[in-house]
Amino acid sequence: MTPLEKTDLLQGTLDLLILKVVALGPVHGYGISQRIRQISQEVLQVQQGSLYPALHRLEKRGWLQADWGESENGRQAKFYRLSARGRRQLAAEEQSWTRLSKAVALILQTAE
Amino acid sequence: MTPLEKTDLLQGTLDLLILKVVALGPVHGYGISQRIRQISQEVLQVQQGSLYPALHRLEKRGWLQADWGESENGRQAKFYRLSARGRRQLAAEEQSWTRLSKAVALILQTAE
DNA sequence: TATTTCTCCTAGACATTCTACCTATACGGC
DNA sequence: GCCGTATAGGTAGAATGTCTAGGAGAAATA
Repeated sequence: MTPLEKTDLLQGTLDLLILKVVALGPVHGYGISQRIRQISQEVLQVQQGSLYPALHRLEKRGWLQADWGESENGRQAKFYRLSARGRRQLAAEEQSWTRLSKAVALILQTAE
Repeated sequence: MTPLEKTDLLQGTLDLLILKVVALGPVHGYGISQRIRQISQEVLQVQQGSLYPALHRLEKRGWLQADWGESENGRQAKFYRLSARGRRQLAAEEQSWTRLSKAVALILQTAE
């Protein structure tokens, strides 16, 4: 599918997307990007150069915890899961997203 | 109202918001920020340090045209209006926003 | 054996928004 | 007449986040 934007994501939503996907259960980084693509029906594509720095960022902030393990295919992979603080952060970001996206919708709904 | 985010806006949506507000009729910069705040019910706050560079950017890209005139209060103000290209750009950005925000909503709707 | 897929990673460029400033004029209250 | 606030324009530099473009190794597939 051809991109409509300069970027494949809305800036600022990547943390939210990652936290939400990880909340569904432990996943490794590569799996996170796949799930985001699948669930969004191929609309959202997280580039690896965005994904891994974001994961490290979230881990450093204490929202994710990581352990090395074995993937479904028997390969080494780093599995992420939500910390308690990450769960709170997710809730806050969900609320924030809802609030902001509703506000944008208000502007877009103004009759011409 | 206290901010929920580090930023008052979703990054990448400012151009869209500006184009949409200008599409309602010629406005000066200061008026644009006020309308965005009002229509969004005080949720979206465009800082002046974001607004004016954005206006110059949009003008440079040929999406807005500006003329000096007199504001409602008899002051000098720069009034912006949409060019034909700006109208096309607005349509594209509206579509893009809808597409991306729906995709994010899909992710957020995944049951826990 | 060659290629593709899976999995991790980094560096540097780029764009956008923010904070923090600056300027000037009109208006209201004192 | 003066002072503060609101209205109107602007810039510089920092902070942030995403992207492009690489690199690496191991496993599966052709």
